[in-house]
Amino acid sequence: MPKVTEGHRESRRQAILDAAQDVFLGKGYQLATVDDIATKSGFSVGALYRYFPTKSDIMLTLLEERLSRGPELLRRLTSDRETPWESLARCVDIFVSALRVRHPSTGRLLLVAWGETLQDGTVRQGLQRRFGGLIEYLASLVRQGVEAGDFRRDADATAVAAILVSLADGVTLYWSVGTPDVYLHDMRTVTLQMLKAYLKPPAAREEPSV
Amino acid sequence: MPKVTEGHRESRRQAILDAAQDVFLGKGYQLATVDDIATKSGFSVGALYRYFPTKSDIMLTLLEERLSRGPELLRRLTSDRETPWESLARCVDIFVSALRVRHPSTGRLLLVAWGETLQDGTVRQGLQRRFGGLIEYLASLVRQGVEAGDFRRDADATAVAAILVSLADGVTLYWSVGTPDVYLHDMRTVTLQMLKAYLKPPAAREEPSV
Amino acid sequence: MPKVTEGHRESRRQAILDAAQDVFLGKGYQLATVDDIATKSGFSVGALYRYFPTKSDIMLTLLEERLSRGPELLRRLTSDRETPWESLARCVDIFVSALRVRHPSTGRLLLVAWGETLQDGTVRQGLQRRFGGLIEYLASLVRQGVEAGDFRRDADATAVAAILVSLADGVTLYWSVGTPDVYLHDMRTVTLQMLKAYLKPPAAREEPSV
Amino acid sequence: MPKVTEGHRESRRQAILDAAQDVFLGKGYQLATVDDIATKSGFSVGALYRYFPTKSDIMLTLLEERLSRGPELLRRLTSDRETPWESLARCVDIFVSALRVRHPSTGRLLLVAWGETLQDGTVRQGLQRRFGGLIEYLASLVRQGVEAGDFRRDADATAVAAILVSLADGVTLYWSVGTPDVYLHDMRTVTLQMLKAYLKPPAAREEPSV
DNA sequence: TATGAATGAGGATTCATTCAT
DNA sequence: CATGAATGAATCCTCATTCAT
Repeated sequence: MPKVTEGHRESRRQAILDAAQDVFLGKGYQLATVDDIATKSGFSVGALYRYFPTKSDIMLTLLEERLSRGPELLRRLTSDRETPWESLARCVDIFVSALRVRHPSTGRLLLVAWGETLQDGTVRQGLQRRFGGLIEYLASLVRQGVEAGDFRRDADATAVAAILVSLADGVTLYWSVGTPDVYLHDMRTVTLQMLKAYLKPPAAREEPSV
Repeated sequence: MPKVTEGHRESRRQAILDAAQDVFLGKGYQLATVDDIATKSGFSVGALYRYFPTKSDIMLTLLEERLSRGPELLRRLTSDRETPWESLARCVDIFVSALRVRHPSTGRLLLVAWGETLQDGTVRQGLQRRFGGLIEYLASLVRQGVEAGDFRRDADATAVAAILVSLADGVTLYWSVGTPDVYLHDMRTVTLQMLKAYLKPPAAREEPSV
Repeated sequence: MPKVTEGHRESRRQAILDAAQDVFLGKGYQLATVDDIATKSGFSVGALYRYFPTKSDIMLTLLEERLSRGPELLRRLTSDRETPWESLARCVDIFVSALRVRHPSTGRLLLVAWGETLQDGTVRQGLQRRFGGLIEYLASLVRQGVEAGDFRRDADATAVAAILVSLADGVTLYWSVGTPDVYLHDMRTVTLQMLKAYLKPPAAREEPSV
Repeated sequence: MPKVTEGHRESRRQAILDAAQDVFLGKGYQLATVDDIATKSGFSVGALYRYFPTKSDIMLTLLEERLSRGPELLRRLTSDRETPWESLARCVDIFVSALRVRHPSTGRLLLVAWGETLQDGTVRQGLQRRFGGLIEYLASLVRQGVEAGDFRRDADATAVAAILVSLADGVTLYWSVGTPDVYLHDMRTVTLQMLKAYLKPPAAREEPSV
């Protein structure tokens, strides 16, 4: 029988992760010190080490728990009874609002993580998993639209999905160095226009690809 | 009256930058040590400091000289006597082939730089300048197309440009953790299709203006 | 709620200062390395930095705590119910015995500090404060003697004080490169004779005023 | 037959010494770099090493040639046909004006040298020689006065000389951290008064020493 | 179990000295 | 002879991790 309930332990673990996220976002992974995280979280350094074996594990956990969930999240937020097109459009909106309003820091965490990507195989795998998951889901939406006869028949589902995900992360980068909100809104509009123009061409006219 | 020719000095400077780029790509900025760069370049640590006052300056120079030039490069490679559409398509191709063939490491350097963005204002400015330059150029191409009656009249030049640049950087990210070449090629194709579908909608293509 | 008592911490701080004093005296400030001090004190380098933020601060603290207190010390050791002349004579004796017996190294520390004077404004201020304090106290003794009609009426209190302090420091210098004890004793005797001859000239001693 | 005349070589050597003195005074010995001296003197680093084998030798030479000469200098400036008292007073004046006007920097050089004293035996010896020489000369003046029946018969020549030299160097210290000129002048006056009061007591009255 | 003091390897930078040109 | 680029040992300081209390 543990002295503290498991729930209590978990909530302290999350408090550490919250503090760590703040600190990593503020100074980057390498420049953030364990002391910073301890101070921010209100724990002692020693205590931190009872929850995570190394500094690196804190970052890894953050990635695993807070970034890799993107795919499920999208899935949960969209797969109601919308048309594929509505779902796609919703994904774009979810992304934009997440960046702007809801979790602006999560987007930046991605960047910080990226710095580590080049060094750490585990981080890299976490990111690849996230990419794969997102793409797979978006591609499935496109395929649904094609099958429903709603999208052009020769639409390249995977490529479209990859473009959307890349665009999303590219925007995150761009945004992190200072894109104004106005751009963000216009980019959303034009992205949807381009997507629609490609997936749902005006008439029967099938353009030969470039 | 310098003992060594200016050209010689410059070539050694470039050798240091080359070594630094390699090392930064391999370990990231923070983890790369000045000793690493010295060893890789074949110079002594002391010699390095005759060319760059601090480690940070090496990175900054790399950014300035090897990333910030993107805008000029595109301009030089495209603005012949092509139509705006051809130029835009060319930009996409230049980017893809640069990523794949010509300077695979330069793309990744961008990522490493980004890690520093969050800490270092100077780096951030360098990146903003690069973003601004690229967007401005691409937007000007779109505007030319609009003026020439070749693109839809209500095309949002800036948003399109921002999307292309973000997409490019997102792809770079994506690619750096392992996008296969096949994806890259398909993404290029679909990107151009989407772009065309948006800029040159079937209807607009028949009657250029009123 | 500190883990260790404040007293314990202070004693370790003093141990570091002791070690530092030894090392500074042995090699001078610039040549003394932080490692030297660590080794001498039995602490690790890292531990040192928990007590003093920089090497320079160790020296500054030494100055502040072990040199700047000269004025108070003199004041405490003399101002009983002696005549001003007795107090002055006592100061000279205190100085001589301090140099010879009690804190021979403190005197030399002064010299090392001086070397830094030329570079470091903070050290300079510490020394000026010490000078000022000593002179002020000695001058007050002289003024008391004048007011009591014990010393010549036109005695220049400040100049006398400055001379005594300068002499003391000059002797410290001299002594640090090897004045034998015998000189020291003779200098004390003659200094007092000169002082008396000046302050209490034969004529003045007969009719205190008018 | 050397390419350059010996005189030319010597003048360049002196130029280096001048530059070195400036630099040492400005930053202290340890903080002064060979590059600083090279730059200041207009020579290349390599050239410097053709005149002095090490940085330390430059300082040593400075001491030997510019500080050790004090004794001869005093001798030359005073030993005319003055009375011993006039000569002593002249020494005091020479010192004061040297400090204030003529070679203010030489005095400070002494201080810088002292920092090294603690490390370097050669420097220490140079300083001891200087002390010895000055004391010997001043003591001889006192003895002449005694023999001439001009000074009190029991005057302690060596102690008086040591006091004067110590005072002089102490004043140099004091002055180097910021004694105003006014003090300097008053100290000179009082020093002479004390000296006279001791050496030439008003009447036959022989005071018993303290 | 929690604390935070201590450890010490590691990193950026400097600078006296050498030596190829 | 002169130059000044190159060398690399040495220095100050940081911080992830451990462990006595």
